[in-house]
Amino acid sequence: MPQLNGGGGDDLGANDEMISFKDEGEQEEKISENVSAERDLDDLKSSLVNESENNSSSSDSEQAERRPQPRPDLDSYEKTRDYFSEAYRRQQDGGFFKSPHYPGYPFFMIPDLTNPYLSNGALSPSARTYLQMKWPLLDVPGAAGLKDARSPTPGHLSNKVPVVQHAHHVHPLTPLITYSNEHFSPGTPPSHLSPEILDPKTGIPRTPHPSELSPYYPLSPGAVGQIPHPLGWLVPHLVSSRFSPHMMPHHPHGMHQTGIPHPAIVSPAIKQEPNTHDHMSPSMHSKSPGPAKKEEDKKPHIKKPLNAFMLYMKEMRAKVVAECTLKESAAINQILGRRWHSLSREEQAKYYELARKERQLHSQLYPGWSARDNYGKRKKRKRDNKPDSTPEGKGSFSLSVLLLDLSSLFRAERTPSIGLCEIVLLATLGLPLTPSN
DNA sequence: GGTCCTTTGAAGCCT
DNA sequence: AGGCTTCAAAGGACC
Repeated sequence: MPQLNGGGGDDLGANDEMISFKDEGEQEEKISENVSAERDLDDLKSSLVNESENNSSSSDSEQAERRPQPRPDLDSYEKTRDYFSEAYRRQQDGGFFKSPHYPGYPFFMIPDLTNPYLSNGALSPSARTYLQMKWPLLDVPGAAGLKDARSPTPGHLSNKVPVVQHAHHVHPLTPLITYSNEHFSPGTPPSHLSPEILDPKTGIPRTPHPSELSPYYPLSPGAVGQIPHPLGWLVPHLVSSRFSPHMMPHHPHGMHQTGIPHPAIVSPAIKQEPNTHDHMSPSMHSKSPGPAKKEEDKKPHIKKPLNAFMLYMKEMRAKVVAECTLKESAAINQILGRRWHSLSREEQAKYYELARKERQLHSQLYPGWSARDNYGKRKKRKRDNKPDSTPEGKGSFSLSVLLLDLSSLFRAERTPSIGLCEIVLLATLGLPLTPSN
């Protein structure tokens, strides 16, 4: 794993984060050579942002309806994570990130995308350009030769380019530090999360030393017990942080010492007899192969902590699903993947920070756990077969995702009432897709 | 019922 | 050290 700091703290993804940002920035610079086009870009962005904000707020309320209210007996890691994310999101909505970027469309050189169809129902040239650039495998008539204008780069490839950090910008995670004021009594931000803790080399927040961490988690006495703190199941543990986590007794089968089953533990073995010794590290188990295997089978499955993108997906999936009628996760994930890349540095930083905390908590709860513990738990997946790159297969799948994108785009611009179903229906019938529809 | 699909990131494994 | 693989979430599709 890449370590920026060399010693002590884990930077936890900051490196990749920087690299990704650089790549995005460079590409946008190339796009923005033309000043007037830049102006158009800004106009389009701002309009999209406004609409996006509106959509976000509405879908937020919808989400709030769907989302079960946090309860004191919160007993699942999933809920904990959701709540954690929600606290961050609310903090964001309430303050620092006043202008969330429109989350999805890096290709802004489309002056008339608000109506990509001509009067006869055919795609306008710029819309064709857009489609061809975004979906090279799609057969978009009239778009030949335009592909190289800017082709989307897979994220894992874009991460190879180094980046220069802004050294003097406000700590991007500042609004996240105190979670939500709705839930926590206001106070001085913990020192370990203040800007001074930025990595001097990279300007990226570094992982605080455990000794720096402890003041952060204990809540105000009044807050604890009243609200389901996202880390509520952890608080007693951390309050007694003068003791090493290693010294704390282990609680079998995901049952945290608070009596709350820990969410990261998912196992059918949970109903089996308690495993009184350390359930994390295989190296600590019996040396005899037979019983060791049995022991391993009994071990509760401790899941990996979620990374930044996974946290982002968890939070945004509902929104995307609400925007589009499709529920197919593969398609949704494609959209979320592109939106992830179009997020601003600050917005991504939120999730990197969330993920960093997740890993911190996870490592504190399961000091002996290693990702290798979960290796081989799933059936091996075949990675070699990629014959799906045929124009038909890939194109048809991409088309559905494209439609989702267009659906969002139309909503954001001129046709808030039109949805994916309508677009699909119109496309199927060969009818022109106009705001009047 | 199990696996695949699809995404990104973290971490382990292998050369 | 660098590249490759696995797993994390999600839910429909498929066998």
